[in-house]
Amino acid sequence: MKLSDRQRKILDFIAEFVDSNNYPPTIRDIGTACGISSTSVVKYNLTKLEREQLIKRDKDVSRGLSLDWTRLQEAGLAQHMAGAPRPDVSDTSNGSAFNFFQVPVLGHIAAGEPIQVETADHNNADEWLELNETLYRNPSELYALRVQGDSMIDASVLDGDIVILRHQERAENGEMVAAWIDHQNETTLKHFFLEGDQVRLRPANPSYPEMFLPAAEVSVKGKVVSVIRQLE
Amino acid sequence: MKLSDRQRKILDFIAEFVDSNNYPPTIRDIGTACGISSTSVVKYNLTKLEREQLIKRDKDVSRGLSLDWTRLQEAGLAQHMAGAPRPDVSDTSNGSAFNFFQVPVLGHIAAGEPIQVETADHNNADEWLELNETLYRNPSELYALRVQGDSMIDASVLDGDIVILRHQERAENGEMVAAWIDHQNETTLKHFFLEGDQVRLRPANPSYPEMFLPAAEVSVKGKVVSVIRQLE
DNA sequence: CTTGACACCGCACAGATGTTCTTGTATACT
DNA sequence: AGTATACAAGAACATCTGTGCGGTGTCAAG
Repeated sequence: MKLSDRQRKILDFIAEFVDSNNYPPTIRDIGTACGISSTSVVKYNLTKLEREQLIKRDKDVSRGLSLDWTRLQEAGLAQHMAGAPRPDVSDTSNGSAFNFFQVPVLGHIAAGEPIQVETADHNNADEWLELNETLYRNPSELYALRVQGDSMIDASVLDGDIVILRHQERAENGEMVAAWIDHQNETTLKHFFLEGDQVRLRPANPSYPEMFLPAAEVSVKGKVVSVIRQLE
Repeated sequence: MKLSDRQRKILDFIAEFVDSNNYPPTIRDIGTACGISSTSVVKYNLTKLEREQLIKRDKDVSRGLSLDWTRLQEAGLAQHMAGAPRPDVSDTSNGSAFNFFQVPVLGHIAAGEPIQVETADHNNADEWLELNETLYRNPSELYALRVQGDSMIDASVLDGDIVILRHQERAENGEMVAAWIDHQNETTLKHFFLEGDQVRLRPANPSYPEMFLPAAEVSVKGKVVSVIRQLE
C-alpha cells in the first residue's frame, strides 16, 4: 500500500515526539501537529498504519502506540526519522535489544579469602566487564572475580584470569562451582558432586587429585559460567 | 538521599514496562505492579524520585514520565535494569559506531594438527564469535580456535576452550604464542623465548616442564590474546 | 504527652484521551 | 444513475488517568 502524505507526516511526528518526550503522543497531539482537526481522522489513519504493521497500538490505552522500526526500516522510511535505532549486527526482532551488558567485577578471589557475594551489591563494583548477550543469559545474576595467585591452577585458572559466576547457593552434580571450604579457609573452583553427606570436588585439570569433604564444610558461592584470560 | 525498596522497585518496573511496551506505565500500572493500593502513594514516591532527578515527569500528562538514564547510571542503578542504554564506550556523535565485532573461529586446534591461518580466509569460518571492542584492538588480525583434547593442559587451556589469537609470525620474548613444532607434529600454546638459536618454550602452568628446541623447528602461528572458557 | 515529619491508604473529582456515530466529499467502477 | 471505497470532520460518549484532600499508623524530637 502507498502511504498518504498525511500518514507519512504522522509517522514522522510520532518519531519526533517520542524522541523528545520519551513517551508517545496522544491522538490529539498528532491531530494538532499534522493539521487534523478531528480525532477520528487521526484514528482512521492510525488504524491504517497499524494494518501496515508500521505501528503497534494497544486498545483503550492512552498513548498506547509505538513505532515498529523493523518494518519502517524495511519500508525505507526510517532513515530520515528522529530517534531511529542504529542498525545492529545481531539485533533481530524487537527494537529494544541491546547486544551487550555489563557485569560487575566484585573483587579478587584467592585461596584463603572468603568472597562475599551476598553483601557485595552490584553498586560498588570496582570494575565492570562488558560481555556479549549472545553468550550469556540472565545477566543480572552474573558477577565476575579476578583471580589472584596460583591457587586455582588445578582448575586451569591462572593468576589474573577473570572468572564469571552465576550467583547460586546450590549446585547440580558435575557443575563447576566456586566453593568456600570452611576448614581450609579457601575458595576454590572445582566440579561439584554431592554424594550422600559428602562432597566430592574434582579439579578441572585431571592431573590434580580429587577432594572429599563433609557437606557441611562446603558452601557454594556460585556456578562458574566462564573463564576469561586476557593476555594483551 | 537513599531510596526505599519501593522506590527501587518502581524504577525497575518502569524500566521493564517501557522496555516491553515502548510507552511508560500509568500510576495505576505502577501501583498494582509494586503492590501499592493507592494511586496517591505512587504519586508520592514518583515525586520523590523526580526530586532526585532519577525520573522526569510531565504534569497532567498521562504516562508522562521517563527515566533519566544518565542520572541512574551515576547512581549505579542502571546496570541491572531492563532496557538500559548501553554505555557508549567509543563515540556518541556519528551513528555508525559498532561497539563489538565478530571474530572467525577458524576451526579446531589439537596437538598433532597444523593450523593454516594463512590459507584459511575469514570467509569460510564455521563459527563466529562476538567480542567487545573495548577489550581488543585491531580486530581484523584476530582469529579464534577451539581447542580439542587435553594437549594444551600445560597452558591451562582445556578441551573445548576457545583461544583467540592475533596473527603474527614473530613473537617477542615472553609472549604466549601458538607455535608449531616440526619434529613433534604438534601445535602448542607456550610462552616464547628466543635464546641464541634456541627457542625456550615455557608452559603457563609452572608444574609442567619447559622445552628447549632449535629455532628452525619452531614456527609461530600467532600470539595468544585471550582464552575463553564457556561452561554453560 | 504532644508535635511533626514520614510513609501510606482510600476516595472522589476533573481533565485527558481513545472510541463511536453521523455526516459529507471526491473518485472509480458498473 | 447507482454503488463502493477512500478520506475527512465534528460531536457525544466512555473510560482512562493524574491530582487533591482527609485520614491512619509509626517514630523520634521537644
